[in-house]
Amino acid sequence: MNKAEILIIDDEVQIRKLLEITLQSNNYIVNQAENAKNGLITAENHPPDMIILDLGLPDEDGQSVLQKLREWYTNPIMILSVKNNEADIIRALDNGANDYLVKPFRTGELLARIRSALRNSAADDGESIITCGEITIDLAARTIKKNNESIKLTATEYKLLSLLAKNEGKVLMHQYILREVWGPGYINQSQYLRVFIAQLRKKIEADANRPEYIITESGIGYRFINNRD
Amino acid sequence: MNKAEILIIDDEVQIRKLLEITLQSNNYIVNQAENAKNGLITAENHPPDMIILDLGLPDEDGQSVLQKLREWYTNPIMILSVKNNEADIIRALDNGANDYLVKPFRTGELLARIRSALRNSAADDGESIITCGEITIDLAARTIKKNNESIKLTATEYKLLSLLAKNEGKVLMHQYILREVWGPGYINQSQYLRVFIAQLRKKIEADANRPEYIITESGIGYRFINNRD
DNA sequence: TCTATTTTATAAATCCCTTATAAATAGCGG
DNA sequence: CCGCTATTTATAAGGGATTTATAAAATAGA
Repeated sequence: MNKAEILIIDDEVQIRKLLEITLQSNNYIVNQAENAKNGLITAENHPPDMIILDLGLPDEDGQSVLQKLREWYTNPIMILSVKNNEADIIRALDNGANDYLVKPFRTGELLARIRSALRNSAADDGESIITCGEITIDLAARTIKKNNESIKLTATEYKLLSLLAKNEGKVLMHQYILREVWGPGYINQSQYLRVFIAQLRKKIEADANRPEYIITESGIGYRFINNRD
Repeated sequence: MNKAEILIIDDEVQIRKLLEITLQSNNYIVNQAENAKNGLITAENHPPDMIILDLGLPDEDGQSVLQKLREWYTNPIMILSVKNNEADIIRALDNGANDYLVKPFRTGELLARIRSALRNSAADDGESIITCGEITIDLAARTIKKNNESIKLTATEYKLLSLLAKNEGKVLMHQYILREVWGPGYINQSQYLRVFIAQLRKKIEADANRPEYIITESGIGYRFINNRD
């Protein structure tokens, strides 16, 4: 993930300042709110990747803010609080907090706990989908669709198509493709490549004689193009 | 999730006993290991839903155990340690720990942090009820129904099916499935997987020869699909 | 003891490579 | 520019190796 955004909801200005400096110098984008009302509004208007919430807000009980956030907000919420009694900690965690840190806190530990929380929630965001005209390649799911109909490709066909699609518009030389798909020992087996290109075209092209996606660059290699947009 | 399994890796027998009683009375299934070696073996042979790891083990550094676990283990790991210095805490969190609690700990807080950690790892998996065509999987109740008729699955069959269903649409590689269901020592036992896939198909597919749910991706793995909507 | 898992054995399916041949393209001399 | 040849590309089809499916027996575990 690139530059995670963190929202700080805390009424103490010096804490906000400290957090802002610490987090910004660690490459996070920081937003701030000084009370519950603004915190909830800011979170809704521009949902951050993580929220750091103080329990002792002036206008509303922090536990209640936490509950309201958790009605819709699924990213990590870390509680920062001066309260160190077990009941509050348990209540906050059971209200959906991911972590609870007692003030005063150690900056390094806070940062490590933030990294841990973000690391955990980052897993799902790894979508990488390539779309070219009617063709959609979902690299995470390892599936190919044409007009929302899934197309079944063999392992080698998939490797080849995803390599071409990842380099959309670029001419890839025979030797390069052979090395990437079959391995460095196969750079002279151009016939493999022709056979598999033909198979791919049969599966994804409307008319294999007039290919719209996989273009032959005679003597050089192949090129995957998107002529729809 | 009902009856989550937690593995405790700690050399102090009184801590293990205390945790065992506390966790069992809170409806968790508890496994124990008294050193790093046995902990790693137990985790591999029977991957738990969560691991509680003491950093001060007699036979190996806890941070090293943590790193080894994180090479394959994706569920929560909570560190329990007498060490309260920031460097150890940061190192553990950056090595992949989800939480770090200093001994002596408050039992209620520990339980709340366990609930929080398990809640999070369950949230990644999405809904607790998965519906695909005629098949309904209730992850909380650990039951499978087909057209409202409940289907009896063994523990391994259930693990395998729920793993596939949680990743509906995604191709899961043999090695990944084997690691998640059987443990990392089994990544080459593809035959186990074939046997259990066949058993599952016999139970949930109308015609095992033309599977509608569990699709074979030859040379790669398997994929669970929902072709009804 | 009984059930679930692992192992073994074998049939079936699938995929990759190979070969053969046709088609397209490039090169070149006139 | 044309026509010829050489090179490159396209595509079908089959053999053989690998991968997968399935039953059934052996083992382990509760």
